[in-house]
Amino acid sequence: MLFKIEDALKEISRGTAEIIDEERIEKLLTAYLDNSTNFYVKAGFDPTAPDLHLGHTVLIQKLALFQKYGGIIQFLIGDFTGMIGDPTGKSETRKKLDRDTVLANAQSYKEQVFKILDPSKTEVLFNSEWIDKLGASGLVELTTTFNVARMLEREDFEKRYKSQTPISISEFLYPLLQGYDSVVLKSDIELGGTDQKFNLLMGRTLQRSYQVGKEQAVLMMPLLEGLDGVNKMSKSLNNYIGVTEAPNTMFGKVLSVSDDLMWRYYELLSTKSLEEIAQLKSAVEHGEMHPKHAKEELAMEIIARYHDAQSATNAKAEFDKIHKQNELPTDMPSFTLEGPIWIAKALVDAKLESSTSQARRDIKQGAVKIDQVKVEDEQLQLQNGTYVLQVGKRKFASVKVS
RNA sequence: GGUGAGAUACUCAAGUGGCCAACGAGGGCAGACUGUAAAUCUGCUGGUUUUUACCUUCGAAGGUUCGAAUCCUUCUCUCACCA
Repeated sequence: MLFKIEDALKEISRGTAEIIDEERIEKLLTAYLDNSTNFYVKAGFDPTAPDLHLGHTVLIQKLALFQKYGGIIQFLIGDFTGMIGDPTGKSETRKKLDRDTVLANAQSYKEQVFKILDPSKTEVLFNSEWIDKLGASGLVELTTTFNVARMLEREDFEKRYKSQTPISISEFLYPLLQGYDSVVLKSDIELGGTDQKFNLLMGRTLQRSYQVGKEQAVLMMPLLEGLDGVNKMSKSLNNYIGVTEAPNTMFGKVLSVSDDLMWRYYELLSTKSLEEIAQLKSAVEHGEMHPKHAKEELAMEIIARYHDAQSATNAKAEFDKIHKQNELPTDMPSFTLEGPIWIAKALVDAKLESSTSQARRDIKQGAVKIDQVKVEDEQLQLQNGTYVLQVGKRKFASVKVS
């Protein structure tokens, strides 16, 4: 395929936080353009969390871009390093997952990731494969390539060291092993979040120490903020949009993002060009376009990517129906309960509330509706029949009492 | 190994014998206003239809007491200083 190196580089650098050794990337692109020589792009993933969300896709979309320009993706599942736990997060030693779980997770990864990546240009790898073989002597050898002072240069370690927070020796192994992966895989480029900088650079260092004959370029993507706009998107903070979520859910979640954050999402998630986005932003700022419309457009784009265009249209229609026209959603979870039943109990059984105490509180506050009518009596008994229960603006359930 | 300090609800953090389901802040949920945006205001934020009550919870297990998050004993973990 033909392309301009300059354009390709520009596209690659979009949204990146930092690129180290851009020249090398340029060389790789040139080699592909001239001789169709492929190169390897590595990215590591946690074996425990196969539920990808948009935060992950920022990186994966960038990987997909490399595929366009000759990159073969080394999709590395860190089933060994996963048991150490990256010190960036809360350092808890995790259990090594058994083989079946790892394989199942890998399968789940594939299903999700191949919505973006081209499977024919992707290798799915597990680092336990070579790290298990390393053995004690190999491990010791690996540790001799680095010293503690340099290890403490890592921001996270430095902070903890200075503040006297304990650092486990095993945590030092994490960056080393991640770097060693690059040695084994002979990666040309490694992608990761900005929080991975130290680990990513370790790949370069170790490739030098082990005389791999190349030093990987490093491309860092910023961490996408979650729905709250403050913390990074993560499942544990429940501020994420999962790629497998239903279109309606996705639409709602994107719409609930703040206006400021929307532009961030545009930059990192949309396939629109930066010029188009700038135009959109200007239109919103000058009052020519309602910010909500810009947000809807973004939501549609995202849904179309993980589902399809029709689902996106439907999701928007459904959303309007509920929120603009104040009608009930077409699909909602339904339950059959034995009646007569106390309203608070019914809400709990329909999974709308976590406890009857919570249900009572919400009833008191006027947050609960039956068939769109506010419930005033918290002692209300539901007689036989079919009802639509609602808590707040977003939680619905259809209940049949019999 | 020695000495000292600490462990409270999602998080931070008060409380040092009864007025404690436990101040306050953040977060979260809900209501008003909106565009399910932001900002703002308000309420709620352990459980249970005995709901001006009852049950469980203040690192764990015992004990003292009419009564303990608060006192005592042992244990676990964390931190600081010393070696």
